[in-house]
Formats: sequence, C-alpha cells, structure tokens
Amino acid sequence: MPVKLKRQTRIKELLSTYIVSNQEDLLRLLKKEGFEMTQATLSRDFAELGVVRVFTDGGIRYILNAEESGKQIAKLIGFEILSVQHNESMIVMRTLAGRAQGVAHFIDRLNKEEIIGTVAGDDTVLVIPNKVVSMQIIIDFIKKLMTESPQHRNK
Amino acid sequence: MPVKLKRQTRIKELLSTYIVSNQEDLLRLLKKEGFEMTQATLSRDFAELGVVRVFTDGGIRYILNAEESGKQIAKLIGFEILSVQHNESMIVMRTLAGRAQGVAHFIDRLNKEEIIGTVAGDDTVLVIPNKVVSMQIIIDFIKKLMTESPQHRNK
DNA sequence: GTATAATATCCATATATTTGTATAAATAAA
DNA sequence: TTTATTTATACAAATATATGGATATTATAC
Repeated sequence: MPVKLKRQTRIKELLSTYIVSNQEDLLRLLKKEGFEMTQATLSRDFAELGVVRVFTDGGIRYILNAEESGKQIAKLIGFEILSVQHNESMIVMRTLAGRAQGVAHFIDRLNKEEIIGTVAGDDTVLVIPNKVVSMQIIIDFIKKLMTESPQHRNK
Repeated sequence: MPVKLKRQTRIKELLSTYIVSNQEDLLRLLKKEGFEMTQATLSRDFAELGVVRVFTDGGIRYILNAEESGKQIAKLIGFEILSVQHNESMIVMRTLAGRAQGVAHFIDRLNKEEIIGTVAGDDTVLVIPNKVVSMQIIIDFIKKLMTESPQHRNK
C-alpha cells in the first residue's frame, strides 16, 4: 500500500466531506492523521487528482473537478478495453469480461458528436458513428484511451 | 508513455486476437513489433495482467483471466469512489461526478450475498445490505477498494 | 520415472518516481 | 500598486520500480 495512494484517497474523502479553502488547512488535517508530508507534496497531489479552486458564495473552496479527474478515469477505463476493430459501418470493442456495460456507459457520458450510440453485451461494445468519416476519429480516440499512461502530471 | 504500459496494452490486444500457446511465440511477435524485452519481462507482464494458461481442445492457450484482471479493475474502480457513509439501514457512496452508474454496475456484478441491490444517481450510490450486520462487511470491502494499490504483483 | 521444454524468480543494475527544501510565481488583501 | 499570503516548481536526495542475465522451478513429453 503505497503511502501516496493512501494519502490521495484520503484527500479525496476529505475534500468531499469538508470545506477546504487553502492547502495549509488540509495539510494540518492530514498531518494530524499521521501523514508525513509538506505543502509541496499536497500541491502536487492536487494537480494529480484534478483538484481545482472555485469561488463560492462562502469564499474559495477546493474541490475535485469532474473534468480534470475525468482524464484520469479515461486512463483507467482504457485498461478495460482489449481491442478495437471495425467494418464499414461500426466499431467493435472487446473488453474484459463483464466490463462492456461499464465501458459503454463511460463512452456515452462523453457526449461525443461523432458517436450516436453504443450497445453493450458482456465483453463487447458496439459503437455507432454518426457518419463513416467519423470512424477513424473514434478509433484514434479509443486507441489513445488504451495506451494513455495513468497518474501523469499535466503540466 | 511508459514503455511498460504500451507493451502490456499490446499484449492484451494480441492475446485477444491471436492464439498464444507459449511465451516465446508471443515474445517473438512483440520483438518484431519493436519491443525490446526478454522472456523474464513477459512472464512478469502475464502475472500483472492476470494472464492464465488454459487447456482448450486445441491445446494450451494463454488468455486474460476475468477474475484475475478483475482484481485490477477493482483497484481502478476504487479510484472513482470518494467516500462511504451509512445510517441504520443503508450505505451511501459518493463518487466522482457521473461515475455512480459505472461504480454501481461494478458492485452489482460482484454478486456479493451481503448486497441485495444498488441504486445509482449521478455521483451517489445507495447500497442495500441484506441485513444490518452485513453493513460493516460491505463498508470494509469498499474502503479496501478505495485504498488498494494499482499494478501490484500478487505473489 | 527421466529428459526436455517452458516459465518463474533471485540478484544486480538501470531507470523512474516521489518528496523535501528552498524559492519563484501567482493570488489576494490592503 | 505594494505587501502579505498562498501555491507551484527547480533541484537534489531518497525511494521505489522495471528489467536482463542466469538459473531454479515447474510443466510436458517420452
């Protein structure tokens, strides 16, 4: 159990439970819980987790940004995709057993205009492009999902 | 793009496309594609990916084992869970925005006897235990998902 | 069983990641 | 603005991971 993962898991929990408006406060909390770390590390954790500063009526608040952390999920989802093939009219992805629904749901949520729908079985997902020329765009995107590296600072 | 990830991605693809009955054959294929590696590395990759040897009517074949790689997915799913809370009768998980359905689906597929059902919104999943005493078992399990480390050799 | 082939692992090394310190850069307050 | 506060980053050290060579272990064939 890498300490980094435990720490980041706890950070996500704390952010979803408490109102955090600066790194020092959260740092104090984490230290009190036994995490040995500095502000520099917390800053890096925020970047990796996709934590953003938002201005609410109650002042500044740090929250997990869906779009940012979505990038991370994308990489995780890619792990579940085994192959992509296609014919003249549609794309077929093979996934780990039982994961087609989960992968398809993720794809659906992207609301990509090139994709008009998906159908998922147990380990197979059909992806229907809006037009033939969109096919390559979609395939490139999926291949990227498959090979993108996890936990990677976006500078 | 860590070479390891690219390589393992390609291994998954190849295994789902071709019949592979020994490591040397696959090794040759991978080397031909430009991966610089040895059998030792391939052996370790198989272990990490959850690749297993099965006896088919056509002889031995290496395939991705759903149960084994399921352990990996579990760790990936854990990333999407932000917190777990409960009252007297049910458990509530918060997830990253838009990921509740995906997480719930994963939980459903586990067919745990302690869980009689889940209901998911956008970022919230209700988990209904079969009895009150199951609650702690379920919570412990979910917490484990949340902190379990990714990519970790199971010796 | 024994021989052969295939795979896993020990050890050493190369490579990459994580982190703290110090400080620069950015943001908010005055 | 100018100052104070907060956050991000360059650099270096520590830590962890990945990998090849050699070989032990395991599985298959005989």
